[in-house]
Amino acid sequence: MSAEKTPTPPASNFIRGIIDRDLASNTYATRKWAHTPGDAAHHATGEPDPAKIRTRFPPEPNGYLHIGHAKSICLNFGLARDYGGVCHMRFDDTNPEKEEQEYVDSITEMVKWLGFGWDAFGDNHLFYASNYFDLMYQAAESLISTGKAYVDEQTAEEMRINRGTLTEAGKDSPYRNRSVEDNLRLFREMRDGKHPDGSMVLRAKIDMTSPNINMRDPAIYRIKRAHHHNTGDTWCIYPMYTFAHPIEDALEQITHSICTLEFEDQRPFYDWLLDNLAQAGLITQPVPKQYEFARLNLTYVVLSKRKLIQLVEEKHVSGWDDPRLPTLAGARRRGYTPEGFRLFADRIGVSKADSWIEYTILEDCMRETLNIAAERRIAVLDPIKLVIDNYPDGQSEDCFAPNHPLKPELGKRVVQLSKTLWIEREDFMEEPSKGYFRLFPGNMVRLRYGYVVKCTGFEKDAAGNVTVVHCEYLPDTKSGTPGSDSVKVKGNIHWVSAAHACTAEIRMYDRLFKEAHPGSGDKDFLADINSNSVTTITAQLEAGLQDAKPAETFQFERHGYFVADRKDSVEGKPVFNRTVTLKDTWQK
RNA sequence: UGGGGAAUCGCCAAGCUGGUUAAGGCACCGGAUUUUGAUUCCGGCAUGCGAAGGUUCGAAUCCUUCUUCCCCAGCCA
Repeated sequence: MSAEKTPTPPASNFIRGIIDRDLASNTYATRKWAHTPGDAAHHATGEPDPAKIRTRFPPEPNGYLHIGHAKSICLNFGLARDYGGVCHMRFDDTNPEKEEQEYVDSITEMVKWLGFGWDAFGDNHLFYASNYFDLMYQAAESLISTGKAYVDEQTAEEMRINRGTLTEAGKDSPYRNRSVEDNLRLFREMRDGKHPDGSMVLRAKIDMTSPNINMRDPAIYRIKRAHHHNTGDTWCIYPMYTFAHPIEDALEQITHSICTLEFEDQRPFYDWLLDNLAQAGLITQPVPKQYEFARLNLTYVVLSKRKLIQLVEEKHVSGWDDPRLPTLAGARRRGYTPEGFRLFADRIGVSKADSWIEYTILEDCMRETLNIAAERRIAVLDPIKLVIDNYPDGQSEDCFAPNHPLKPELGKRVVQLSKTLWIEREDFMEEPSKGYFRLFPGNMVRLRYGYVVKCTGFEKDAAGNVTVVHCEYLPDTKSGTPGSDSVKVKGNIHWVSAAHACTAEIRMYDRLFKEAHPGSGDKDFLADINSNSVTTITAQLEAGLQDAKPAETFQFERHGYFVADRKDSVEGKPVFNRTVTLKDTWQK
């Protein structure tokens, strides 16, 4: 019997099933790759594609990435990694009105942060849909010349009316039967700026009576005079997503084009378009195929772009990287880890069933990765004084605390013990509740990495609040010395020497919404905002924490994981964010 | 009420070309270890697969009917 652990294989899901079958049947084995995206003629000059599969992550650069995108990123890049393929980073920038360079930069930064890249097989696979505008234009002319597209001069309103309804067939446009020559001339005039915005569109000519509304002659090109972040003012016509996306996939030789469920109804058009373009010899076969999976829903969180924008613009949060926001920028600032997100993606799986993932799953993934990564430190968050009455005044001594109990090689650090300490207010109870084994009159606990002490009394102020706890230490019980554990105690509390401690601002974050499904029913999601989602405190920390570097992560023992804020923290004057608490199974 | 999808343990999710006791994770409940009431470790956790019928020696897997939920009528993506 071998004790060796075999690495757990990636969880099976329907997409892996499809890829397994495609690989087994050599569906994509004949593909060629010419090192850059292009049409059939271009790729014909290439070599056999070294990538077994090609996937892509194709965000529109019109906003910031959030946790839902992380699922898609881990899926697409993870599949490429596991199958010896490559995942293309592609900006789907076909609508100049909504897209900005700022978003492009932020998106690439976050995908890299998650641990993925697009350099593979000697090529850099960062692409922009807007770089294909010429080829898309050619594809449109090709469609026109085979009678598969026409220029429609109906108004948007007329088009809407003639599209029919979910239960009634649509009606043909009066412009539907123009000659190929007229369509070509008109389309070129559209391109050349001879017609005003909105005056006409190019439409695919399919079937106005189709039960699938997406097949009722969808618009594929519109006139829009707007400055494009990449192509400037070169174009005044822009392709629609419906038309552009399949072509982008084909030009990039994508094998598995994975998107979310709401695009299922568009798949017939995806196939229709690519079949037509392949027959026309414009793109290579086999053509890409589209597969759809369920987008992420997370309890206690909103992920819709509209709601996120509202939270930022109405200043319910401090900005797109507010640590309470489910944006990746916010999560990073909160102290969430790339490893945690990848674990999360593996753990929640991929399927076509609409589902709600419990937020605690995400938190648990963060704990799990942070537990491995974060060094331990001591912090007293709600300080109250503990005086060791039998300890000499003015004396202090070294205590040795391991930096990481799971990694002895990380060594120990020195913390100073003295007569007056800060301890946690909740580590003392005047009258202990059932099962409480920390400090209370007469009880003994260990000062972690120090001595066992016995509680001898306490002081109260006029309002009845405990202000000082008194104790006496047992000199023979110092941690690390022979016989130190001759006295057995159950309680083990952390502390910092009042004379040596440094103070720091700590932001104690909690969930942004108090309801699992914010805005469920017909109420405004803003009504479910948790008004206590952040509390700022001043804590007493062990001296070394003074020099924490921005973005440095620690476990504050017995509390949780904390990160020095990447914006507001500076060495010498740290500011910490609480990332996530430790599990606490003590039933109070 | 047209079309497209989905329903397996509290939350996810394998399995679904029919065949031994329905994977796994999270949560939860026990117990062991522990100088973090953490971690780790062991054990427990669906005679049941939306419902009802049917086919079969045998069905979560095939057939029929039904129920519930999601998506689609942008010159957005």
